[in-house]
Amino acid sequence: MSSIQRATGMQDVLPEDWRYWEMIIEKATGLAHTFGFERVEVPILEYTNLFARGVGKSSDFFVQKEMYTIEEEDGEDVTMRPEFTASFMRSYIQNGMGNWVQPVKLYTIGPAFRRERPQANRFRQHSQFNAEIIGETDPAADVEIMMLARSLYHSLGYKSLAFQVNSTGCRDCKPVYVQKLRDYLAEHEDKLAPVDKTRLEMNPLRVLDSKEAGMDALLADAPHIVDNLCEDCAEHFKTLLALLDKLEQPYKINFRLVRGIDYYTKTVFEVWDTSIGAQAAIGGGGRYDGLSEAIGGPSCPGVGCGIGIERIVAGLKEQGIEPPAGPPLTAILIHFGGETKVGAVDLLYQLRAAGVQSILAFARGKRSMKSQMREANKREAKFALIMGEAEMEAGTVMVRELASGEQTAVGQADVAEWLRERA
RNA sequence: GCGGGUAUAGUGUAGUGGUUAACACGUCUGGUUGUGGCCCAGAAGAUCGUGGGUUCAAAUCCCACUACUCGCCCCA
Repeated sequence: MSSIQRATGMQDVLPEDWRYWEMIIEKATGLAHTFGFERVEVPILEYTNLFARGVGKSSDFFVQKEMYTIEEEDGEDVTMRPEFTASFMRSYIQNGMGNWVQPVKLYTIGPAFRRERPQANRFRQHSQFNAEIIGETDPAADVEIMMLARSLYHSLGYKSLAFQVNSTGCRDCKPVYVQKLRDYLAEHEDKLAPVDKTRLEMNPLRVLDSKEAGMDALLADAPHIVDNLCEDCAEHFKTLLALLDKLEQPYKINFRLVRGIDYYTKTVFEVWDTSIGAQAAIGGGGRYDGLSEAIGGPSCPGVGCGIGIERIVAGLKEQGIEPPAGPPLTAILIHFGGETKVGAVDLLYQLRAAGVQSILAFARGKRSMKSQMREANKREAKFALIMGEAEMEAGTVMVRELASGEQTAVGQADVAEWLRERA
């Protein structure tokens, strides 16, 4: 425990993997821009109250103590965000975004924290791309979010994608439906697994996504929420599907797709990777028209999605999708003998000042030229700049192109320009 | 919180009771005077996860703990 080791559920992203992150972030920010979303940063720490009200005290975050909460001595109580949406809404309200041109379309990329038991591609700190449209009820906004999510996966190289969609109703029709579902399940309580009996008590909607044996058959005959929506919600859902049809987006209505929290309303969706051997949700989102009021703000609709970066990285690796290779290191300076160090370091900073990517092969006292050349090779530098005593005297540098082995002497004052032309 | 698996140098592994724990890759250095990749030579690097126990003797058998990992739950 006291050993040098990362904390449970944490990850180091090393350069080899960062290439994937960089690619994902570039695609995500590019698409967000294309879609007209603007980047924001919201804090990692928020008052615990925000999540208590925004995510709900009955949620697993609270019930299972999955949040990282810091109780400070002065009585302040802050929590590391377990998700983003509540922060977005808080920011929207606090910064008076209700007075901006509506709707407000924002996105961010950053870490969130949940104190769970780590599993494959599930960490206590995970990063996600999060996009939200706040202040708009139009189902076309729901579609924008869905299309943004799908486009991201698509642009990264996911071939087979499909949506699963559902509506969870609103504060008017959801409770009515929940009661119907509860009644139905109560009738068949003898067929429910112990976990589902608990869910039936706590949150009947959760029974819908139960993976217990025999639930398929039992739930097939259960009341479905899409048949129990109020007029407004039904119209919203109908329009959403019509838009998806027009855009030729494959989707499947999944009546078991739910959000157990009251503030979530209407649209719920997940993006599925439908390629062989990968039947799984890779991202999702939904509408939360009740959230603002839940955290003490004015009535304000919103819809958003969250997309886990780590899972995309894992997915890309599984599919054998590689980030494009970065450009090779431009130059490595090799120096040996006499007073060459001073000249080499001087040249190094001249090159850098000129914007030429360059590193120094450290000589460590009496390290041989051969050893430094080996380093140049291992670092896959394009050019080795060789500075021995002869070059120092002549005011030149021997520039060797590693791939071809060709080399020429270049005046020290001209090296930067020479390299810029060829790098 | 509940189950299963694993734990030997930086990485991947070998080693199922008996001398200085092996191999590969990687790292570092050198291979005659200033030139990389291949090759050759050498070096560094492991209290065999931690702590107990059994035994004349433990990396090896037993127990506990811890960590990691895979599932459950929930999610990204």
